[in-house]
Amino acid sequence: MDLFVTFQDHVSKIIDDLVATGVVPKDAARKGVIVEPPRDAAHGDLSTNAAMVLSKPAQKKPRDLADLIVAKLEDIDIVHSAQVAGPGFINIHLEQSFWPSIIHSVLDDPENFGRANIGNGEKLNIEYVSANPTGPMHVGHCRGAVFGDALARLLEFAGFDVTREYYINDAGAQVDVLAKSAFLRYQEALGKDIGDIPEGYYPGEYLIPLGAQLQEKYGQDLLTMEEAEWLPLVKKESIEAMMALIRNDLAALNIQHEVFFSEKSLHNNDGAMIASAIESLESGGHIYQGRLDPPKGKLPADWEDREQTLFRATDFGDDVDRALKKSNGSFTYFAADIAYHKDKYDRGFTHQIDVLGADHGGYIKRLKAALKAISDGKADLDVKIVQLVKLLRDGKEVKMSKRAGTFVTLRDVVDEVGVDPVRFMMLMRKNDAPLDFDFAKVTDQSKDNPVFYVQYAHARTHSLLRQVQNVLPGINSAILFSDERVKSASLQRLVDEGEITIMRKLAQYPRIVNSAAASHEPHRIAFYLYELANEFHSHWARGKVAPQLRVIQEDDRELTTDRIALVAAISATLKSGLMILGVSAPLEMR
RNA sequence: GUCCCCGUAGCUCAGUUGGAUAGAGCACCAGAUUCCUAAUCUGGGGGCCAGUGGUUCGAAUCCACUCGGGGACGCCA
Repeated sequence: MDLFVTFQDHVSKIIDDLVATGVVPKDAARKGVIVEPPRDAAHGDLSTNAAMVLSKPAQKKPRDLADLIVAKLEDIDIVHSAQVAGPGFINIHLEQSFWPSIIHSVLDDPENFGRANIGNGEKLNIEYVSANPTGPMHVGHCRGAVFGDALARLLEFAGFDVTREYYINDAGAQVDVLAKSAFLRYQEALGKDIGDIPEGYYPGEYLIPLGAQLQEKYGQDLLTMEEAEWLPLVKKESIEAMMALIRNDLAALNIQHEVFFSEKSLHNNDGAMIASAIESLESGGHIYQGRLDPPKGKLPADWEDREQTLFRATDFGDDVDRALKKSNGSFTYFAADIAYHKDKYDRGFTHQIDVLGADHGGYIKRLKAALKAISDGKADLDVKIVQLVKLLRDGKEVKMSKRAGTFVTLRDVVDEVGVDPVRFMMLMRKNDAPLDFDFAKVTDQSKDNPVFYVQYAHARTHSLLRQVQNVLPGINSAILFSDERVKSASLQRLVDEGEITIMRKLAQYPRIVNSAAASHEPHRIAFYLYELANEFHSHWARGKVAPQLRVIQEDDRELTTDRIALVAAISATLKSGLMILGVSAPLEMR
């Protein structure tokens, strides 16, 4: 149940009435009419701009129109009063007795409170991480991984049928380098002195076990083969080994993909899948043979002007048409990507999301253009760019360099600070804003660290749920929601300002989930949780000074029951939000 | 030269898709606990929302241009 949606309906019906009585013209645009929490809580519980939006079509002064709406709003039983304010806002105060119903809607089904249905069960594919399979993940990959995973959880909660997908870039030159590097380690494992790893090869020690593995599997055999013969064998082995590393790293972050899609598979059978994708574009008239202007800026050394196969991306909002074949006749990366997105569409994904690194910003338009063309406008694609993470230690930036050996792996970070802080911190920023990740702050166990602040609030709710046994024997959080005493609590004694503030906050959760999901911005959940935790901690502290505000009142079982129901609702909501972020909700922190 | 992202308190950032007097944390200053976990809370100062114009009842938010920072610009993925 979303209070704001409920009132959106109320207002909408009132406008219908005004249309029926001829006050508002039938064709008046009502798109802009919204019901939202006022910026200042003192103004009321809800506010709507209906009168201001409709004043022009109705040819009435906003405040006069507002008076008509106010009268009708006051007929609604949970409305205590409504006033016109400022230029024509309508502020609505609800009956105080309404708020406890929020607690009931949480406790009736705690795991589903706030669950939205904007997805309507439709299939959605989210592709994220997609790090090259050439080594373990480093911190740079971390943010995209966490962001993508949280977004996937959020969209699931919002009613989409979500598939998490990883695109393995196993077709390019980089995996050849990987295989050659592994081959060196293989020779090393056979006792050969390989000296320094040559320039252009991957020097990482993580390839040493792979060399040993190759030695075990092939013995001396590979040495007798030509490169053309051993390369595919070693490549296959290497990619599998690297993907195993990467899956392990992801598992350390609590991330699991359902589908791992191989780029190489698109190139099988002479690129049959890519060719057929291009064919279908061709039959739509989106392909032609032509020339492109040379790129601006630095001219590539090997630039040649030639006629080539081009996709008419400009028809779909891109800046230039895009090449699909390299001069050597093979397909471009983009051509393969078209085939990949077409494949996703063919698998039924009309909603697609790609999470990409900051350096891929220039790629967005052509991807969107391609999917639009290939799906005939039936599928939508959102490309989320995650900005760089700046790693700080003691306030100083940690420069990363593969050669200097100051290369920080994802595993290093997770081992040092733990999964929860890593995930939460990555989600405390909007995805397209740069992020400072300070080891000292992230491991700090104080209110300065939002992770602990929110988790501690959750732990505190459970502390209360444990303590209350003295007053209400037999209660525990696991069966709380079926406890008759809690279920039948009248909740009419939750009248303290602090308590009502918290109930108001709880009432906003569905709305936050909705907007976060609709805008693909999981960080909104993180901010909401911080605010809810803050309200709870504040209220708690008031009990220090005013013991009558404490939740547990030894001599008043009824009041304690009401308050424990509120605490349970807070607890469930915190847990729900943390679950969306993939962060644990501890029962105790000592 | 073109395109994308960004510019909000001293610092790090939110800003409910166009709403009322622009918020939070850090830092700074002043306080609170004989404790339902102080891993907490209360109060205070601090702003040309980069700039200029436009759209309208109303702009940090939308549009145009300018300045400043970052990124991308066939055959790297």
